[in-house]
Amino acid sequence: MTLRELAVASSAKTLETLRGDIVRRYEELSPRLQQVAKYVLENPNDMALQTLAVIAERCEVQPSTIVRFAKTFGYEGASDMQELFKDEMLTQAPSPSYAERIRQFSRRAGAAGALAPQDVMHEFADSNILALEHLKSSVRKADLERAVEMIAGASAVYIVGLRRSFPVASYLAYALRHVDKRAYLLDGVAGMLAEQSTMLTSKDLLIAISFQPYAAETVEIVGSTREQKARIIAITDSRLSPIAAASDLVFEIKDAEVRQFRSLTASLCLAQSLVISYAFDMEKRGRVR
Amino acid sequence: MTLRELAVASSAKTLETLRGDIVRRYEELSPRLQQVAKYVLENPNDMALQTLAVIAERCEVQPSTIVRFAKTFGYEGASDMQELFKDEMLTQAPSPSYAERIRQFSRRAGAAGALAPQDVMHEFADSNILALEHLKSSVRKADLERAVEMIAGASAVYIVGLRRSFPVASYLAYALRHVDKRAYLLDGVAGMLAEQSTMLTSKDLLIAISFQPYAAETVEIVGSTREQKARIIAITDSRLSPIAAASDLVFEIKDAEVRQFRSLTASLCLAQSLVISYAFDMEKRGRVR
DNA sequence: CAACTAGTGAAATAAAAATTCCAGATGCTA
DNA sequence: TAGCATCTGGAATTTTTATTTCACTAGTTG
Repeated sequence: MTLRELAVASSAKTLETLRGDIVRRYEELSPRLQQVAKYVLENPNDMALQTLAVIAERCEVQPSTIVRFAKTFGYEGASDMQELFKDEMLTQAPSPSYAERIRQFSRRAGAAGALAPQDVMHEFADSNILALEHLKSSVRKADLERAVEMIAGASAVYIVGLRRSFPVASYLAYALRHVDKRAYLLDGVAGMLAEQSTMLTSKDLLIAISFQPYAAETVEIVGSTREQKARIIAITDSRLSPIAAASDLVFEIKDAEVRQFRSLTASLCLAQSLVISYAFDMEKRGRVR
Repeated sequence: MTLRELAVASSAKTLETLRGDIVRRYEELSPRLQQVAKYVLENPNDMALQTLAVIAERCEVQPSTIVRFAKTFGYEGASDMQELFKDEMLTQAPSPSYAERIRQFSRRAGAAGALAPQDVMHEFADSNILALEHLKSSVRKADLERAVEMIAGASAVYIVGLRRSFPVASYLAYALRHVDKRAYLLDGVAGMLAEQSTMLTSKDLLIAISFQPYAAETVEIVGSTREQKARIIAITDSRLSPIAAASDLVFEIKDAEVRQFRSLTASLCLAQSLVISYAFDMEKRGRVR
């Protein structure tokens, strides 16, 4: 079947349908056309604003290929297809000024009324950004370095985080394994949490993650780990948290909170940073050795 | 004094300064040129996207007048001035090149040799912030609303996300349960992933989360779910991802990436927003009833 | 392995767009 | 009101941009 034959009778009339068409037919496109497809999906703005020659260059393709692509999807030519992208830009361009956006923001912050999903998302994104800014300024350099040392010095890392903290814990376990650190997630599958935690020895490290309301099991594990003389890093929301007292190192993380719902962004960012820093550290030592 | 003489030696280099120039010199412009000035100030988008002929017609002026206008403000020609408007659009439009920026950001910071943990953390925080900004501008209102509807309409929500995506999946399951939505996490404990997924019926919703390299199991589950006629929401990194094609709704999320390590911030923020929006929606319906 | 087919790059051509030019209109000054 | 300077519309020209064509490559089928 030739590409020409593939051409659909009528071209998509909105960007959304075009996107759908492209995705649906992606597999059957020729390699060059796939290149274009990818670029089109990821850089709609360029399609609207640039000339064919420029787009072609960025796709690493000939201009004629772009024309072929357009025809494949039922357009007269590339210009015809570009119209669509221009329209899209015009209709959704943030032409209304910043002032308007600010007003929307304050309105949403104030009234507790019904919020559109988009408003909710913006609110979340904004407060997560705040939380990250706070993280940057509140975590101490020395603490980070010490944490990396502790990870490097441990023969294995055990991680516990239940309920709300579970995503952070699972991320940590996953990431540590990826940088070749032995990491075990105490996940309590089959109610074996206590049993899982008895495996810790004095050469191991426990990373415990817990936020209000602190899960009793996590607190318990921190306690018993203490007795086994293993080292403990706590990621929690207060120095007064029940897991803080028994820990060797405490990261106090203030995560974003929007109407009761706390976020995990800052905690995850910290987790990520620890893992990567550890990886760098290993790399450095490896080279030195 | 002729218009030619009025021309300033050097053209404005940003839209903002050009705007200033236009306003300042408005009075001394000839009537036709004032017409153009007015239009330019009020329809910057057209300046970026339309041809001279179109703009001229909308100003009720000859194309040559637009050229004169551009020259009056020190540009080579109208095309030269249009560049400025296009640039403006690219930088402040919800540009998918944010994805590119996020990647570049990390590359830049990565160039310097061994980084201290704190530097790593700052780098992560900053690129997560970028990713969140991108999220805000790239996710479409209508998609969010549709997602909420789909969640509300489902008799149960199944969630699959393995490996790197697992934290997001587990968070979603946790959060949905907290707002009293029946949610099941397909976690593959005891190798029962396929068995777990056979439980889906046509009244259910599957939320699948997968990023490159796409976990084969997730792709498989999406496929079999499709056959069972359940609805599917995909959270993934490209419209061309193997789970996108079979999905009813696709969220394309560009998360931060620092040296191979991708973050989950944006995905989590989206997950959060969906859950809370759903909760609000329920609340609203409840009140109406 | 010859004959065909689809896909591709590059050059040729066509189309469209931008720019320049000029003749006439307008309004001002002497 | 004659003379001058500026402005303006529209046609002519130039430049840029899009499209078509064609020859070559690679892969497939009989």
